[in-house]
Amino acid sequence: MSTEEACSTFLVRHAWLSLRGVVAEALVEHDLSVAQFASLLLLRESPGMSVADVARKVSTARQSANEMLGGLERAGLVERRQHPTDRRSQQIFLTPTGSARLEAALPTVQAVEDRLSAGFTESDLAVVSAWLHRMAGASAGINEEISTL
Amino acid sequence: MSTEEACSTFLVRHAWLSLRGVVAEALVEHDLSVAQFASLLLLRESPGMSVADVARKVSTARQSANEMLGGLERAGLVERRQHPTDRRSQQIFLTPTGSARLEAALPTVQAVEDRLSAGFTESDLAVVSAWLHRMAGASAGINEEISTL
DNA sequence: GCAAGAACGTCAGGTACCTGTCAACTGTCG
DNA sequence: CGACAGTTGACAGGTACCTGACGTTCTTGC
Repeated sequence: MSTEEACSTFLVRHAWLSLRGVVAEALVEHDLSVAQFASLLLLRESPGMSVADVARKVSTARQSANEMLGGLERAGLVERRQHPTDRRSQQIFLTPTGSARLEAALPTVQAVEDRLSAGFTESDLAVVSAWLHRMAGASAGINEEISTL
Repeated sequence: MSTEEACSTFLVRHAWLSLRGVVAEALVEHDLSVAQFASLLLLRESPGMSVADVARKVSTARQSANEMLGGLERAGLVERRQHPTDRRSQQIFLTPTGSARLEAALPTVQAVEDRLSAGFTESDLAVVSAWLHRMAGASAGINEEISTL
């Protein structure tokens, strides 16, 4: 409609802000921030990641990830162990408490997302996912484009 | 694929971060930040908006908008005038310089977006837009849901 | 006409995030 | 083996953004 919405970039931004708000609201009762929830989700799938691994996965700075993991550690949801061979890095694991917290929060978040996507068909959602993946890979594509110049 | 990407929220976040980076890179040659570009775009469509109007439109705090507009004003791209009747608010207008800057930057940004969306059909993009609009309206839908509780 | 409420721009303070940097450590290549 | 580039976690410093509050001005209901 409007000129600003013609730029899909800002539409994506509004969608992100809105989703973030909704998810954050759904997570307050579980005492988790959105970033923390994402990290727990990540650690469930790939236990033993390093701080740097987490930072790369969630697209944030190493330091930000470190601080956020510090919060999770202080809350007893996560624990850091020394890497068995690599003495500079540390492995991060979910504690039973953290795992339970995640399992409790996950359905809440997914319920919110499912409710929001209600009315869209499977193929619609597949198209959306493909487009979002394309956009998410855009910054990686920059390097490729630079090399072609 | 991965568990984290199963949550569309984080996929949207990555898309936004990536798009933001690409657009920011396209805007450096025009000496504009992404937020400034969005504001110029907004002001071209609706001249005479107040600071609070801009803040609402770009989903940011009044103060943030004020600071950013201050930058645009210092750069001579925008000018503030006293509102003719409402003495507490001020109207913001594009200067000729600002208008020219926007016209120069706009094709660059749209070229980037078009290139990224290449390969998607019109109907695909319509679905994506509809989904994003739905998500963007999610936070507005919260109130509605609260009222149903 | 006037009191109550809301909205405007602005100031102060805090939070979250990033960049830049460092020492320690790993892997690689001559 | 030993120099060297790359990586990891941590430290300081800076930036951008937000919340909360204020004085002023508009608007609404009585």
